[in-house]
Amino acid sequence: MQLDMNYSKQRELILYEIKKSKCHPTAFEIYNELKPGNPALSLGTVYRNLKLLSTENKIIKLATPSGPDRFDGNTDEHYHYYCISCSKVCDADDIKASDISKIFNNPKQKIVGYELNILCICEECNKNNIDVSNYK
Amino acid sequence: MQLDMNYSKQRELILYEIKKSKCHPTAFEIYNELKPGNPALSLGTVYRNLKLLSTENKIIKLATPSGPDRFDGNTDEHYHYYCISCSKVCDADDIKASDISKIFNNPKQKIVGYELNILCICEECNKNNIDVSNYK
DNA sequence: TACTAAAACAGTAATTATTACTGATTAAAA
DNA sequence: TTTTAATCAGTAATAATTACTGTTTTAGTA
Repeated sequence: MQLDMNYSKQRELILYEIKKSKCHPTAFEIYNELKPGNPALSLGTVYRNLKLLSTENKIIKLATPSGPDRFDGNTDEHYHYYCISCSKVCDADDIKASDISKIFNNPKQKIVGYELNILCICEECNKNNIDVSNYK
Repeated sequence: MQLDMNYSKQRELILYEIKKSKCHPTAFEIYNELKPGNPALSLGTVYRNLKLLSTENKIIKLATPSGPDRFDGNTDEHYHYYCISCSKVCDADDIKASDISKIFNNPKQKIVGYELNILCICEECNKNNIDVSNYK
């Protein structure tokens, strides 16, 4: 895997782990996933690299309604379903950036992208008949 | 102002402050605003009431790409401009919820709302010719 | 390949944001 | 009123993240 930035074993491992994952992991989840195979790995290294990798646009840091930051290895602009019951984050592959941008008419600001979280009750939580009267 | 929930002087003050504000303040900003006129007010009280008020849908907690949680006294569904340079949050009064919902075709999830942050360079930062090559 | 400088590392300390706890006060209900 | 429940201020604790330090690794160069 090309880094296009200074190389380190840890950086490569972390990037690979995020790219592989489909569940938008937190820093701590990435650390826990890699630690068994890399006992010397430190949590600070994970945080430092996540910050560097997202500054370099190799990964995306996601804003979610609650909980710690999450990271996404898919840097194509795309959006997310966020379950307000279990906090699970899923890709919204059915919406395109062009769908979003066409609803705008020349704002004064210079737009660089969109972050869209579609708040939902996921299929699983819906099956379990979660009471969400206090959420919405 | 009607609370529709247990009353306390502090709760009323905090709700009023958020409703009045247009800049989506953080807990600490609200605390600093109210403290001079209410020297006994405690930061924990601000946090506790913000949580209660948003659970009761009297205010909205905003997910922003970085920094502490922000709060919005406008509970009508609406969206936000987020300046990636100065982190300022502004209302996007030019987009309606119906504009967003019409781009979907029957997802499996039960949708309860949308959170849209329009990442931008705000007018002011744009004037100042901020270098954003590292953001996007 | 060896030498040097810069970058990154692990481990730990510090900081920031938020929540929980405790005994005193205030609001609501009987 | 009296009693009960909720809220408060103040403080302690926790969670998430960043900064610091001395050591190791990487990158550039001779």
